[in-house]
Amino acid sequence: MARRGRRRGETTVATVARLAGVSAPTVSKVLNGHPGVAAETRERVERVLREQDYRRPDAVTQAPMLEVAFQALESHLAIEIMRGVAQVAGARQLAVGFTETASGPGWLDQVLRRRPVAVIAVYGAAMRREHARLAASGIPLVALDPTGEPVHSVPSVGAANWNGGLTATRHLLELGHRRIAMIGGPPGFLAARARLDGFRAAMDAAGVPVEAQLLRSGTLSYEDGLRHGRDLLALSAPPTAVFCCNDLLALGVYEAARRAGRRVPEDLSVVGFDDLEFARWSGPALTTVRQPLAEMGAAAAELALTLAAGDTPPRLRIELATDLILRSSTTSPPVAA
Amino acid sequence: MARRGRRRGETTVATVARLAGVSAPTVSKVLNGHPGVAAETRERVERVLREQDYRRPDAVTQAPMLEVAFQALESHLAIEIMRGVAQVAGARQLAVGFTETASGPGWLDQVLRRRPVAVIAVYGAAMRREHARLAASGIPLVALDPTGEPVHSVPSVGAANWNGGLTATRHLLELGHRRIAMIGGPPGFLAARARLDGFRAAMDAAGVPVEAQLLRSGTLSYEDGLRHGRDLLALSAPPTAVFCCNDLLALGVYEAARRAGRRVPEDLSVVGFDDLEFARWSGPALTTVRQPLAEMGAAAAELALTLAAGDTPPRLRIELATDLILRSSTTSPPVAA
DNA sequence: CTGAAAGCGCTTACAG
DNA sequence: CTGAAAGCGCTTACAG
Repeated sequence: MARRGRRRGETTVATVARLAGVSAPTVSKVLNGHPGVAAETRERVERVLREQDYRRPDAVTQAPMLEVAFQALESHLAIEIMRGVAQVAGARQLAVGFTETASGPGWLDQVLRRRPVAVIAVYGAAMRREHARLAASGIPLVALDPTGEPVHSVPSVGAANWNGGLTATRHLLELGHRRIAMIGGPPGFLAARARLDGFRAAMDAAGVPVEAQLLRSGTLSYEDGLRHGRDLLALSAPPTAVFCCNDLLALGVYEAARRAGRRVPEDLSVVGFDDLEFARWSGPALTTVRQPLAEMGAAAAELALTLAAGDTPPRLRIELATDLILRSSTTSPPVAA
Repeated sequence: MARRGRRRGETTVATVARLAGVSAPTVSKVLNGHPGVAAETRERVERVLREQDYRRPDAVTQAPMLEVAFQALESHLAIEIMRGVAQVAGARQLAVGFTETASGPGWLDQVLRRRPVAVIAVYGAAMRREHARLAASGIPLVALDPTGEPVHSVPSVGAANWNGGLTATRHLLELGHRRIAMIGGPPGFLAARARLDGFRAAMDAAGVPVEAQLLRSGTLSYEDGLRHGRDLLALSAPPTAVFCCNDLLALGVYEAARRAGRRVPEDLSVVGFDDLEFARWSGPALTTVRQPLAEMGAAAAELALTLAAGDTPPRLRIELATDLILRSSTTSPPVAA
């Protein structure tokens, strides 16, 4: 009988080898991502493995899992993304595991040992090399990049950042603002760049010039929001509105306004980006561009599972819409301006 | 070579057989609980298995994991707790999996199939029955109960809620407040009850009577903070300070004060509980009782792993200290009061 | 790149 | 109750 609890009729390496017209060792190599198998042969074997729904004998007891890799858990976005992933995974009886990639270079070895059906990397956490190693093990990788850095050839999920920047800025323009500042993110983050470009596009379309001194950038933190907010309000001709690249920056600007004795929104309108939960609890409630993080997590999970099942998804890049959420931090500019 | 990734020096059935002075098939029977082995032989084999720390080959490939069960991921506490758990788990090369128990009664079956080394249940998520099933599978359970409901006989980690309530209230009394309101949590949550008792103890010790109309309770939500805050401020003799059972309630009180045209802290001092990240980003920055959630997660993980290793922990209930974090939402009461 | 041969760890069926 | 023998599923080392 079988070595372990292999059940009646389950596919073995020998069966797969016979059906694929190769030997058992070749199947073994494909299974373990070892080199020395012709691409064509590998494909044929992989197809049979899928068709026969081959499982390793030890995989029978191990519940299938989906792995989510975060760069660091400090992210305020993490919990909402996890919620979306957990929802899709739960519906399919799938466990969810997670890893911090910042914990060291060994994270991938651990993930590989766990043999997840797929890996979702948040924040461009997984780079080219990781992708290659996962691919070698037949584990699909999906990038979820709320802060950008899409890696080509890796399926990914993101948000409509450019549109969000455009919509937020149009909203301020429609309220009558002309002196609009933007606090952007680090230049390396493509998503931040897209939001900035959306801002510029709206300003250009309205024929409103962008003053260099009203354009700032830094890390996406409360502290930088406070710093830039203070500097902007200290200008001889301060802005009447600020569009911030994320909600944390916006809260920093709130504090800068408070310290400078300016009221939000009467003296200064503020728009954020993300719509984290605390945005609606801030005082005043923050008008912001909602990034549907839970939906993004769910979409990434769906995409990952489609790939894990060996199916070809309709598209390899999914971009979800952003929405402007109107709350109480924006109004028309003071008449004096 | 080895069938799978068995590493050099790892104990095999053959080694155990030799050391126990029996044959491999006998060891196999012991491992799988099959009949037909003399009690004495079985014991000898089991001792060697333990001494040699024998692992099945598939247990080697399956990375050991620690499971965290949340009632729901909506919790703002979740991410900080996870961070603490992940830190301890990461240091020991352990994977972390997580489940939402609110997703349905089947969550335990899934967890059992995954065979975690231990389960940490947050929020009293795991009840008596779950505990019994886990115990039957030899999987230790640790309860992490920031909102209370400790289940006796289940090892648990919590925070010094009573002390936190006492310290927060003393702080307000020392500032000169006498008309101090408290917005408590649901009566079922023992942690909320402990905070309320700490409040009462401080008031009693100071000889300050607690007015019934200044004592409120509800869900631990922004909305209830707003509602109770509005009602309190509408009293003919409103309080000069409010101690809130969590940070969300405090933010609701902020909004109520804003709407009533009262300033925090000049007209109304506010103290929260939890010290979630956004507490320091709120306007004004919130004075609150810090619950060390990451440390609680870490302590729960340590406790769980100690139990998983078969060791007896020094104590089965760990209570971590709370700290009053002074920020900008409290000051002396207005002179008129 | 491929597979026949050897071998590993474990289990089963069965003889004693 | 015990273990020699056979066998299973998989992997490795190596010859072609």
